[in-house]
Amino acid sequence: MNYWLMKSEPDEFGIEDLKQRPDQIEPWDGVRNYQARNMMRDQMKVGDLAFFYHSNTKPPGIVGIVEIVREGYPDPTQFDPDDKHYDPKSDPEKPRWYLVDVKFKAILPRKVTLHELKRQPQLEGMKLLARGNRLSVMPVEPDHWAHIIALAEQDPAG
DNA sequence: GCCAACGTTGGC
DNA sequence: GCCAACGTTGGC
Repeated sequence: MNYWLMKSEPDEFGIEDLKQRPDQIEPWDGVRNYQARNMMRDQMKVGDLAFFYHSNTKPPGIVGIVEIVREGYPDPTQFDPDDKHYDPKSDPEKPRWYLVDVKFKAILPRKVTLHELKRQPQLEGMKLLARGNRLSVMPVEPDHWAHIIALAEQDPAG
């Protein structure tokens, strides 16, 4: 089983929005980056867990955990001319963009901020912290995952 | 196939 | 709101 990190702007769709969905499931649509697409299409499996990361907010950080409940399938928004993620170049016979469905698992006891993550020597090499990283979906190493879970359960000062 | 222009991401 | 980083587009 694999671990992931998925970014979302809470003004658009935050962990609270997911929690309030009737079935607590949401298609992770709108991703228009080939690397992220490849991971959702080819690598994410049912039962994998992902951190829910709030970007473009103050402060940015990891706020919760979701579970992959449906594996890669074509993102329907690419074919909807009224959707802001519409892609007129995508051929329905050979869809360009894929997504997964995620389900709410937990809100962490506290937000683990980006600032705090950067101060952790144990997290050296984490993709999220790489210079210039802009991926909205990325893998997380199991030991990094465990360290972040432990951080969330302890006092921010500690 | 190169690369300048342009658009987007996302922290600050 | 700024801007660095980086992906995509399109002319040549």
